[in-house]
Amino acid sequence: MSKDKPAIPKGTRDFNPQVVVKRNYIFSTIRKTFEKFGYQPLETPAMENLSVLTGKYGEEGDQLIFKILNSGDYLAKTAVTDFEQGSKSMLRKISEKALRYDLTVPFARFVVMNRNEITFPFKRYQIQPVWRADRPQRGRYREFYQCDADVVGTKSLLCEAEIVLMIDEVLSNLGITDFSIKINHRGILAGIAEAIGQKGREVEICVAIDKLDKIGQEGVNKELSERGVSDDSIAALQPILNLKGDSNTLISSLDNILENSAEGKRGLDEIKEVFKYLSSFQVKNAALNLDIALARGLSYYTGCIFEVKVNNATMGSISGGGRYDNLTGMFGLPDVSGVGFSFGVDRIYDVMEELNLFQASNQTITQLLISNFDKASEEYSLPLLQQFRNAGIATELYPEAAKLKKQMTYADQKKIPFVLLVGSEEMQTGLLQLKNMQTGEQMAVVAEGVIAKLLEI
RNA sequence: GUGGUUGUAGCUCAGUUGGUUAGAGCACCAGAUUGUGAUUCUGGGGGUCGCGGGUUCGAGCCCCGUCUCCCACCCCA
Repeated sequence: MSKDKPAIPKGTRDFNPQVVVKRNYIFSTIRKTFEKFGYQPLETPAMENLSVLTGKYGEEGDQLIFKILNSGDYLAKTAVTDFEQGSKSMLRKISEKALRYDLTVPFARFVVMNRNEITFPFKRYQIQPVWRADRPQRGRYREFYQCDADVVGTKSLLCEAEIVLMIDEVLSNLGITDFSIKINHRGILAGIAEAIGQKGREVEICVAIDKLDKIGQEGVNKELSERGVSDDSIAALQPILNLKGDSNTLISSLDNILENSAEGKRGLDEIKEVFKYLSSFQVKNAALNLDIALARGLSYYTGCIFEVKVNNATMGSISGGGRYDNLTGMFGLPDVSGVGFSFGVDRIYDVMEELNLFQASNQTITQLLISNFDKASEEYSLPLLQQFRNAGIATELYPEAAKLKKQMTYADQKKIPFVLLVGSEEMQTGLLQLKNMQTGEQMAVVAEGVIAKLLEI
């Protein structure tokens, strides 16, 4: 990379105005739904103490945390022995802070720190960037936004049902109609492990069967075998992985398979209750499917888990979440159950771009451009400019007397839907030429007529 | 973190076994049209070929390194 050519770090992006406008449309759609369901906004610092983050995402996760080098002489506290003992020992001496890896752990930290001020159940949403030192790919960035909504301090499964409703509402409002919400339960996974004689080893089994749709049943079996699962257990798993049908069919099949597992029965009962809650609501587009191959990576989930996939787009999951019973326990506050989920805005953006779902009307900032012919028309237009703005119409006056062609091009590129032509003739009669940039039609109206016309859109 | 791939104009890409001054489309600017964008026609500007080193009489092309992008794995939004 040449010294005089600037660049941005790997996996980060600039967002130009056209992109920000579209992203803000997504953000505001999500925010509107979160607030409609009673969630309150929260923001936490970009950086956390490293000790808050380490150990929360597993060993793999720890490596993906961006650490911040201590300020000043960061080698001051180190000794040669630290260097000899390797990165791990050295890290503690040279880094005390890190960029947040997700929004859930900082939220848990916030809840613990503010437990006396918070009224439970506490429902919060949080829309902020997070950072991961992952290797970038399509839909994977090192800096990206998460939009989390979590509720802590209640075990009610109404919260799970409402998560489904919120996902349904947000994606439907964005114009995404063909998507599936996969739901599963850690208890069901534990029960399956128990049913095939591998009680307590559900983590290994989950990691393998989570890949079912990717590597197929053969691949899963191979991986299980490599992880030391016995042939008998693998054989016992086959009919379970082969279960087909809608959620109700699956549930009744699982009723038999899990009848001897307390954990499994708990999971199944909870899933049933979520479905029961949902039967009282109208779901617009979401296809909610029980998927016993859904495991999800984050180890802190203990109850229901969710994942959302857009069916006609080439993108991984755009949303996910689940229930965690003991997240605050890591910070010394046990027995606070929580459930939450997150939208991946960057991925939703890519999906909407792929499916061509952004409407021009959502990209309009300025609604009206007043042309500028000469000094006289500029002066004549100044009171109009204020009048239109006072009426709530986003208006700008072209700041100099450029060629009309240039001003029209300007309006075209900024997707400004109306241009007002104020020349000598218009100034004499007071009848202004209002041009609709989409249709090309032009009409002569007085200033009040312009306002009326623009407000009726 | 492991393996692979890509990089030529603002964007998408051509560029022959290594051989004069590196091309196209789109975009941009100007004019045809000094009061009309998105369509048409004409003209114009813009690249030390990602960066650094090497081989060669000669490198966009070959070799090494490096950065970036993308893909698979790991994992994940």
